[in-house]
Amino acid sequence: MSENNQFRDVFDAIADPTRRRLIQLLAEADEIPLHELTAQFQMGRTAVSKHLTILKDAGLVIDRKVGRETRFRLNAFPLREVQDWVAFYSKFWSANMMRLNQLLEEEEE
Amino acid sequence: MSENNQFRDVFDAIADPTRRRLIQLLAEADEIPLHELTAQFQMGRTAVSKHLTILKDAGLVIDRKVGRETRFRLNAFPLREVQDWVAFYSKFWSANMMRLNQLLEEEEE
DNA sequence: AGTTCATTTAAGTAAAAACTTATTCAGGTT
DNA sequence: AACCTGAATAAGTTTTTACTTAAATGAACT
Repeated sequence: MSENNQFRDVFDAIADPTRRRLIQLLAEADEIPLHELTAQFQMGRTAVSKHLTILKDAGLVIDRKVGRETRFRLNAFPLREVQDWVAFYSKFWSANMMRLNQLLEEEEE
Repeated sequence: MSENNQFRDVFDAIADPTRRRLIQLLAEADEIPLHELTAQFQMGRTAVSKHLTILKDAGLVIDRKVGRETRFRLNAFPLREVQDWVAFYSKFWSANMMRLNQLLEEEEE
């Protein structure tokens, strides 16, 4: 279950604000068809569809045909890579670290 | 201290693999001049410099001139925005959530 | 002063990204 | 069958990105 079907870099997929908003919308409801998602944006269906393909290539959404509509669902799991990455750097902005950096900078001058 | 000098979206800044590697290098040592950073890549000085400018515009690096060299230092703080963002979605891939989703999918079919 | 080293700025290129419109395809309705 | 609706595909446009090379600035060394 949940293989690494990532053709596309997750960091790249979430870089675009439109795609982050799509992720947010899909987190709110669990399954949304393209035409409903499109209604939330100013751009056309095709453009939204392409953003969803990018998210799909990053493994962040799963699509499924129901009748004539394509419904999209969030799969947040690949975001764990981002969380792991950013967690490593969190030590650089913790309260103690900030204080230490400040002291070192004062010393320098 | 630490104003929001972000001309550039942090998500955009970390989307590029070269820039993520720059962040990593800067996390290892605390201050590195451009020529030393450039040595770690195959591209030219100018290209690396431009990536650093993008990181600077996102508030992720601070530069400082020392003699004829420009030294760069990491400022990880803006990454907190990424951490906050991703933390919200972490509930969607926690063990319990994965189990629940699986059950719901089975029910559907 | 002249040269070398570190970097920036300017200018240009190639490829990718973010769209658009037009056309095709397929499901559902009448 | 004819028709509408939802979406995918094809093809083209514009903008941005990720570089490059060449020239300019500026500090340090001889």
